[in-house]
Amino acid sequence: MSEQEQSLSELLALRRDKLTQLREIGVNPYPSKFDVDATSSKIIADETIIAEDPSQGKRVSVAGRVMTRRVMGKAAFFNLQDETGTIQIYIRRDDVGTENYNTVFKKLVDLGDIVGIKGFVFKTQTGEITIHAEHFELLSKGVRPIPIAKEVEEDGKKIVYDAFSDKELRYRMRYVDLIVNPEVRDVFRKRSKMVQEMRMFMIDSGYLEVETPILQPIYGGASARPFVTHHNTLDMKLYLRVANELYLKRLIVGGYNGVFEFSKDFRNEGMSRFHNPEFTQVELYVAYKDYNWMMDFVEMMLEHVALSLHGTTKVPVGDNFIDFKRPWPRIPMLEAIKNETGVDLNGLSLEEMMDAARSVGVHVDKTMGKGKIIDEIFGEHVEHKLIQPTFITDYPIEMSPLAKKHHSKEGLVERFEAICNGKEIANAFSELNDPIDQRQRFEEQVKLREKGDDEAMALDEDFLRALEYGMPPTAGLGIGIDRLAMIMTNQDSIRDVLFFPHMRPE
RNA sequence: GAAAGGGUAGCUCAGUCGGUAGAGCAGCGGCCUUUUAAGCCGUCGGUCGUGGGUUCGAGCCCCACCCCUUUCACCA
Repeated sequence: MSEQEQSLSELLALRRDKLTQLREIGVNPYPSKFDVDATSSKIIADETIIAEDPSQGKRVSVAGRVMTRRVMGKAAFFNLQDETGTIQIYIRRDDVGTENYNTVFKKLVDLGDIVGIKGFVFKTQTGEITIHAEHFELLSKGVRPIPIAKEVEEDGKKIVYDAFSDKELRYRMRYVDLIVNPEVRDVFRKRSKMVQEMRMFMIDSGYLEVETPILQPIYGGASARPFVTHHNTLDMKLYLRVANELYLKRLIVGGYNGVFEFSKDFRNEGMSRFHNPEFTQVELYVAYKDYNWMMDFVEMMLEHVALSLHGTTKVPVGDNFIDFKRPWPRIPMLEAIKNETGVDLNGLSLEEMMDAARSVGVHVDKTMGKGKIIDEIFGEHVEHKLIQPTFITDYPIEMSPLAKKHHSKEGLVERFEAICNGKEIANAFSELNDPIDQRQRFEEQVKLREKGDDEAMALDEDFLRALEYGMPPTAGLGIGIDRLAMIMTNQDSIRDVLFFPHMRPE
């Protein structure tokens, strides 16, 4: 018996004893099925369900957890929670049988147990739609007490007492969190809908949803440290993917005009409010398009998502409303920096750029190239100020080894990030499809790696071979699903949009 | 990786100056056939995160460690 169980022993022993008692009186605490034909929310929404003489009205059959209970001798009220919400049940000894009521319901059923109810719908004296039970049946006996909260409405505001609010326990036991905190169920329902809407948007655009390897012999497509694993039979090292970019581009080479994948990616880096070791990204590649086209696409898709989830393009996030209505501003990176800091980095030498960085309080060192310096200044002075959706375009080439050189601006690539609520939510570029240029960029990454940059990309010989067969001009996109879900559901931690955020072992 | 805050009953939380560990809810025993944080009477429940130390005496002070949260750093 573990320590925790020991301290629970009294409550647990009591519950187990109730199981025995149930079996002794011939009640199966875990029956196989129950025919459900109604949900709490539909019953409450249905104006016509209450007959003039309710006892002659339509019968409903519902199932769910007993959440609160008010027993008044030979009759009782309790709240039954199903997936859709909560509905009150009125149960009387004389309707469901003396033993069923006195012994099973009153003595042996606890809060949190799952029960089935059949009966008719009526309104109580205080006007609450309630099911008058004619049949009561235990469907699953819980042997652990659930942390029941109580709530009351005052002046239209809902006040919750004793809510199950300990974040550690909520994350470790998400099943309990979902039982007792209905708003948590809503967040994840919204996240699911968000993904579905994006998926349908891309499918409706004619693109193919695909799957690519998670276990990769060479990881690539992003600057990040990987998780390493081992294949026993092949006796070889494999990496968990940090991105699926290089595989999806191989498929574009193969002749598909548009492919996308919702991809669980893994990065062996720090954890925070914005970072989980595994996270979800959707990547999309579309042939014969460039990054300008992709900006249009992102705008349209995310405007559509906001409308689908909220019925409006304005999404509440913290103290702000974020408006996804297109078009969004498109600002070249150097211009955005000039707007915020007054510093014009255009055409500066490395030395001049370092001075400029210092002049706005950005720390620089000798190892930094122009691209890194620009990136630092942007991160320090611009990014967090961009609350409304904004495209920042034309990134330094050093930071973007897989992006195509800008068609007119020296040292830049055709890349954009969509920034929203001060954070990147999308990253895209005109994909580099010149195999010679790509090889050189990889070689620069290899040099960085040799200098100790363990986030630099590895040279992927097979990917280069694919490019050598010819990849059409292609626009590529990545959207962080968890980050977007945080915005769309107004949550300020990634752990609140992941069912099972990573935790150290108990 | 660093700093700050936290860990006390199943849940939410008090705990003063170091002096026998508390409340509400849940549970348990009663009363109560339209209640709704139902009510009323009674009652059980603790390895105070873990391990050391100081002290006559530690939830409280000291040391080490574990876990969580927040912020910072890196990134998406």
